[in-house]
Amino acid sequence: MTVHDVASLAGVSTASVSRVLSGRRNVGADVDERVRSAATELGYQVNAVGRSLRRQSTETVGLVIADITNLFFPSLTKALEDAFAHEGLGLLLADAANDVARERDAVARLLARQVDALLITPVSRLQSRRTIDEANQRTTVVQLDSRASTKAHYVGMDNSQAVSDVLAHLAELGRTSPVFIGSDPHISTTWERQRAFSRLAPTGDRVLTGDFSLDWGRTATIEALERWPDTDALFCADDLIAVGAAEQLRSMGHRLPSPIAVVELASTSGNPAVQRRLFPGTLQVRPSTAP
Amino acid sequence: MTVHDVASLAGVSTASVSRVLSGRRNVGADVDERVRSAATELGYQVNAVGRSLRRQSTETVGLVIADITNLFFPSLTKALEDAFAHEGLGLLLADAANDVARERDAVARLLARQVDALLITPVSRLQSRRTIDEANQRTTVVQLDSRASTKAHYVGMDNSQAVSDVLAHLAELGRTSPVFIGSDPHISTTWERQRAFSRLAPTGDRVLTGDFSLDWGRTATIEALERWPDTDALFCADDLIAVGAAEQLRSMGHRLPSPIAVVELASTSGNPAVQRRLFPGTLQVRPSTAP
DNA sequence: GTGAAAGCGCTAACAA
DNA sequence: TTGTTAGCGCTTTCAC
Repeated sequence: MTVHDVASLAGVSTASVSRVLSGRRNVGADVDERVRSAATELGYQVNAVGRSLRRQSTETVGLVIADITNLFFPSLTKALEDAFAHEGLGLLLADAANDVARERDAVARLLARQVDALLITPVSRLQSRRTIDEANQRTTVVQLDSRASTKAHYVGMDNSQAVSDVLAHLAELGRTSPVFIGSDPHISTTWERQRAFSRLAPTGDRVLTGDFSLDWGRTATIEALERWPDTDALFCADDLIAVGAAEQLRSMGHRLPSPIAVVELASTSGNPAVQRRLFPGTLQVRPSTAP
Repeated sequence: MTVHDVASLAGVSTASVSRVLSGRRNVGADVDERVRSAATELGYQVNAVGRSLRRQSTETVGLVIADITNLFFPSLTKALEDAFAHEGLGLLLADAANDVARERDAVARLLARQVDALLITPVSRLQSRRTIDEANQRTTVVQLDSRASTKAHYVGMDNSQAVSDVLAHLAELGRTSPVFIGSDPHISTTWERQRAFSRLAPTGDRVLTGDFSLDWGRTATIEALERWPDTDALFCADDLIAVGAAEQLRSMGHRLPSPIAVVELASTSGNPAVQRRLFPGTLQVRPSTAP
């Protein structure tokens, strides 16, 4: 089923079919009508591959997620898919499984498919840079949430400002002995937050670094309270850590947010169901963000 | 950067370039070598759009998810993405937002992109059928998790058998007064489980039906215990319901799985981190499954 | 406003 | 084994 079929049924040229069906102008009302009814009758739908080849544009965006199982993923994907579907853009998905080599592969595969743009949540602050810079030569690349290259675009929060805002908020509440529980410092987001914390917090040396996991959030909480008994707030680097910390505190009999507050910076307000699970009783702050 | 560039640099025809780069056989060692080095030198990568048009195959699979924010989604997507990446297949993602009309749109968009196969978790047991049957005329369609059409393929569990297994397990444990907490009966999975429960359970009339949400899991739990005080097990239709039920019981001071067990049927064993969050202390059964 | 024809990048028949 | 050539389905000059 091609433009030719529609053209012959409608008694016009393939050019006219294309003009009508791709919404280009300069088409007579008569031809327009004939083409449309022929297309409907045949159940014709344009072949996006042929169109892409000719137009040199696939109307498709590639998305490389550092780790699909990260809780951050569904809300991000949903927001993107919504926006893209609205624009008629396709979304080609790839997972880097937190591995730089797989990330490189995934990017290559998406580029081979001629995506019009590439969105990526970089796996590693340092090691993802080359992959991103190279991809950026071939198409538009946008880094999401965390940043590995200064050349490609970046959409995420101003971590330094956000940390400052949260610390100010804590101070207003009289909480002046926070501990920072970091996750994987390879991720720029965590790293930047940690640096800002060290620079700005009254207790800037109280920093624990581990990995991006719920368990580490729990372990770190125990360690924090042992090492610094006067702790009155846990500043968590991200979602999973905060969940772990909150759970640990609850299982120790604390009634959040007292006497120890749990704060974190979340890049998305995202999925309400997940959020509700994550933060029952947790202190929530909405910091200022940068474009 | 096309086959022509590589061909002229290597001093061979474009056909030879194609033969080498697409791994077809019957190529002399000399030509093979020259083409490969030329390709490397130019950083050439095949254009998948041209290839797709010629081969009439995109090496791409479409995935239509009923609702991305469903907790079921990440583990499913990860499993699929893993398998597809391994085979060099692309994954084109679309979200139906639990809406039949959007599902129809999403399917149409993916078909226009000439996906080689379409995977779908149908939104509605009844209303998704036409969409799926029509798509099935154009490409291979596989229904995942729940089934709306008998014509297209289906991968999921044998719900009836699974319910039977779980009830038998409960009986062995001396629990003979279960209540079924269903979610949206539009979804075939829920519906089939509910029917099996009604048929097989000693207390088959104890069924509550609501929607696919954590809140409903909580509400239903309260209602179940009020209406049937001798309840000794909550048979939840799916993940979210079970989470809600477990949370509600815990907040009522119960120490799961006693005195009231919470059971559910989960189609994926999936993401360990999510699973751990979902089922702390919950009774787990691994029922037999069908292909 | 409409049609004829070229060509996007690639691969597969066919010829040599 | 290698090259020549046609053509996948579409859009877009270019001519009328």
